Amino acid sequence: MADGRSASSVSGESLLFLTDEQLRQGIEAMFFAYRGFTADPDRILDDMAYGRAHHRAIHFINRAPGTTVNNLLAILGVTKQSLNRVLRTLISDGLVESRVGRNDKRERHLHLTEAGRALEQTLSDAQRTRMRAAFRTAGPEAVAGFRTVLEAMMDQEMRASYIRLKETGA
Amino acid sequence: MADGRSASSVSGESLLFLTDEQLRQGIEAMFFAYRGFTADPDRILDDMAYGRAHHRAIHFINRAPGTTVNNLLAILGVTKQSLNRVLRTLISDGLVESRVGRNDKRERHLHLTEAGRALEQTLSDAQRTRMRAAFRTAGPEAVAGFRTVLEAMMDQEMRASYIRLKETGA
DNA sequence: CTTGGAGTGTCAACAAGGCTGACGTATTGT
DNA sequence: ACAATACGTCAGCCTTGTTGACACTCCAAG
Repeated sequence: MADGRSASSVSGESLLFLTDEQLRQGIEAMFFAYRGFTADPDRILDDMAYGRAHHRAIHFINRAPGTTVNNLLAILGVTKQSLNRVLRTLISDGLVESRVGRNDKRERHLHLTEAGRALEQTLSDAQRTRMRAAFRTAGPEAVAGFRTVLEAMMDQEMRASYIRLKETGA
Repeated sequence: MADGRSASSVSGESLLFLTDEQLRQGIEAMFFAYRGFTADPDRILDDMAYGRAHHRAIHFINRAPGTTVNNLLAILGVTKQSLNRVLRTLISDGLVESRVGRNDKRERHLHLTEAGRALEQTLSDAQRTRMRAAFRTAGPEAVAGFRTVLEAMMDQEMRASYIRLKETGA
């Protein structure tokens, strides 16, 4: 906390963006924006028997097909019991397929079915539409800043997961 | 869906930051970052009998002292029953004070007590520490972009609340 | 071959914190 | 006088998180 002190007085650049008031505005921005961020898929899910937890599972299974339950657990940061409840309904509803591992048959590899991919598409379309509008309004430089700050805000392991996914997808 | 493609060919400025892959990374960044965002206060609250809902109430009561229940309801976006449950414990634990309105005696104006302010300080210190570290790492331009994107991502009414608070605090 | 441990699934019980609906009580404004 | 507003509360439901306990399958080491 006291380490940035020396650097701050060095140059002429003001560190006014680090005042408590600025930080509080950042906090409130996160709070309000996250509500918007989840609002659209939530609306869709309410019409079904699903919730946000189902969305998250579907998203990351789609993103990393064949992932194991344990891996998904780590990414989502919940207990296996909690995930299992969600997974069970998704599997029995035919949206997710659980395949026994070839090398290690204890593992279950998760894949979306055709129906699962369809739902994923619907949900992420809704979410991307909002994100796209926000990105377009803000412009490329703002988006770069947005990503930089968010990345710096993550926990260590979360950042690792995030980067792993990022590199996989690119 | 396919519109991010077609728009990309329009002008000389590349719209590569609007590809589905970029949007998806933005979505995942929000997901992981929000976890970090709430992690520190959550840890503190776990040791008490409180949860994230209490934190939110305390935050906004501190931010807008004397606010009415209805107003708080609108900001938090929950039902009065849900808020009341939280408020009841905070009041009976002596962290929040509910004063009958002078002009309109139906209204209750909410204030933090000394103990309430102390807890608020503890919680927001934890949250601001992380936010400050992230801001400092990212730099002022990134922070500006961060805020711009988040603001564009909010719902209409949320943005109104956000801006109202912003102007009040400044 | 036996056995320990890892990965997984499942049951039970519980809590936080959302929600709806209904009702009661002041208080205020028409 | 009456309707509307602001608030509190009871009751009940849902999702999604938690712990704890236990069983099963399979792999690998002894």
